[in-house]
Amino acid sequence: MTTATQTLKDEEELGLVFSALGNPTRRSIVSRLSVGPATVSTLAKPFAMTLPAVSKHIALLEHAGLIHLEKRGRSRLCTLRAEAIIEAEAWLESCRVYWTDTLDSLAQHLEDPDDNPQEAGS
Amino acid sequence: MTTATQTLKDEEELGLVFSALGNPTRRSIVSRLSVGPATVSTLAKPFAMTLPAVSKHIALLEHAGLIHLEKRGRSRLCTLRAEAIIEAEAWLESCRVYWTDTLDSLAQHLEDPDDNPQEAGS
DNA sequence: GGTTAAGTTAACTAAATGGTTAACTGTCAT
DNA sequence: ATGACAGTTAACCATTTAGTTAACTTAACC
Repeated sequence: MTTATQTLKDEEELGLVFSALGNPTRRSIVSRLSVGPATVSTLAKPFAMTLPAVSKHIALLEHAGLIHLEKRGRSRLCTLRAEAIIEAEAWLESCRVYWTDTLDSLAQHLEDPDDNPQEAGS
Repeated sequence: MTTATQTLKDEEELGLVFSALGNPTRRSIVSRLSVGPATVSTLAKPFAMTLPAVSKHIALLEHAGLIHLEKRGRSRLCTLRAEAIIEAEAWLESCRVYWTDTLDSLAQHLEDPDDNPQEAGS
């Protein structure tokens, strides 16, 4: 029954995941990592910014749970964490569920007269 | 053949969509709208913040293409735009494609010796 | 032990975000 | 026409974000 706590934590992480993906540099890094693991400096190469900047992006991605960092000698190997992506997808999917039978559910969700688009329509 | 331009525009909108969903208030609004359309003030009710604050969140959601605003007398009806959500889902899905056959593709993507996690492993 | 390579941390800056209050624009009702 | 209702705009403020440069740690190399 740790579901409630778990849900709160997930909700918070979900925000971190979405914010992380809001940045083009980070999205690009995630795309790159979806092909396979890479080190920090390899990930940094394509970008016209300093290493500390990329390093911070990577730290943020890790904090969001989107990637995993593993020490490998003097370099760090970054790996994409499928779970985070799947969670984000699941949330988006949960928004889809409803509007598939929107025509039916609309009729049941008309508690608030202000929000009834059909009231003035028909 | 407007694909290239379209892709750039989509990439930009994708960032707006993900950033928008990074905020818990906005995520909550989107969740609510997935059940059915609602007016601005109805959407604002659950939140412990002023109307202008919610109004700005809604404007941002519209700018991101996540919702559509329709004037209805003196109120505005907000409707979720499926396309935006589907685009975001599609991007996440595109990250998944690769790691399903990661074991195979890894062997083919080992251009960079620094990034080869198996090199030191075996 | 000294140097180089990989990366992080610290201190700083400019711009964006998320909120506030106050004033404004329309629309509906009387 | 007046007034209340729905919502936006403007001006402001505190915090966060995304980047910089400079200094530091740690591991590899000779």
